[in-house]
Amino acid sequence: MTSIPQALKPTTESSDKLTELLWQDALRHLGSTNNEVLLPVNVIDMIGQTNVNKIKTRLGALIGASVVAFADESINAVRVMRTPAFSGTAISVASHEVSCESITAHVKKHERPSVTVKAAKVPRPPNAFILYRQHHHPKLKEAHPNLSNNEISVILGKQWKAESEHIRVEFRALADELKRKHAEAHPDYQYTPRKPSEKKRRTSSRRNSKQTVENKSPDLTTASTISTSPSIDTYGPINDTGIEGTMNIFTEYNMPEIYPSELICSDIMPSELPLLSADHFQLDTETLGSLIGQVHTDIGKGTGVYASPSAHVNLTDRHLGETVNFSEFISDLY
DNA sequence: TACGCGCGCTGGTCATGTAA
DNA sequence: TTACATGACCAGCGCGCGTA
Repeated sequence: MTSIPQALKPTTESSDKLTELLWQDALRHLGSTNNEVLLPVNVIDMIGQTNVNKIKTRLGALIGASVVAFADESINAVRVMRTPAFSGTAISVASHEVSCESITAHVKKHERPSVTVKAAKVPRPPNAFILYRQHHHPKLKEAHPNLSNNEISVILGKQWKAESEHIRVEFRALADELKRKHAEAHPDYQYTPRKPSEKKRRTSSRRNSKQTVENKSPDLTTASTISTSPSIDTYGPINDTGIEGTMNIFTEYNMPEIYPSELICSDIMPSELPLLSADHFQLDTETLGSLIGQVHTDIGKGTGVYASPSAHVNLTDRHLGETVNFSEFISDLY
């Protein structure tokens, strides 16, 4: 097991704060994620093994069951969830130690090549909106596979503006934290954007495109179109009454030098009670439907499904937890 | 008047993700 | 490579002010 370079390790205090943010966010979404917590692998690297254990322990205490963590490559995150019960022929329980090795192996399989000729470019730390987008993109994509990435950006941009101050503050805090850790990890880093003359201008200016959109459509942030619910972090299962819950792909941030393969396994620590209770956010179906329809209208790409503001949102009733392929998981273990 | 400095504004890049 | 969102941060510019 390799260890993380000391210089990249955050302070205990900051790691704890970040862990609390992660945990509190996870708690808000537990109801819609089948009691599953998703931890982006690079975030895990930042909070450290002890704090991963804390989250495991808290989740275990909360749901009253043993908890397992494993890497899910498809979402580049570690999933912390109730240890699944297997029936039938083969394996009844996955040994924790075995799973540790397999997780490590699993992640290592997908590590970058160890030989790098060029020094990796240090990316900029993400801002609050980038984190917010990163957090919501998978859910929106899952709920609406037909949405293009640009449309998702438009939707999430409007949603961000309409988002409650509480949520925005949370993401800003996390962005600040990541910025601070970025500065610690790369003390000599300096943002050096290329001059416009060094790079071809990115076609039309943002202002132009912005203006075009604003001229074409009413502001979706107005009270008439946006729910005033605490959060519209809601693209999960949907029913007749509305959309509930969310996946919890929280704040992945790529720090090039950090690989988390050894951090996701350990014995469960003594119980710690969760700090907060889970709550739920609701967004009614029509609101999201009109939001999406409005965006389609805005950018002139209306479809039969979404073009009308009153169009029905056709979402499949899927929970994230149900997408886990346990056969692959188990075959990885052995 | 000429020069240097600091401040604020503006405009541009780039951070995320992914289809086209 | 581009599009699309927001926000952080940089360079460049103009302006006002102080000093020689």
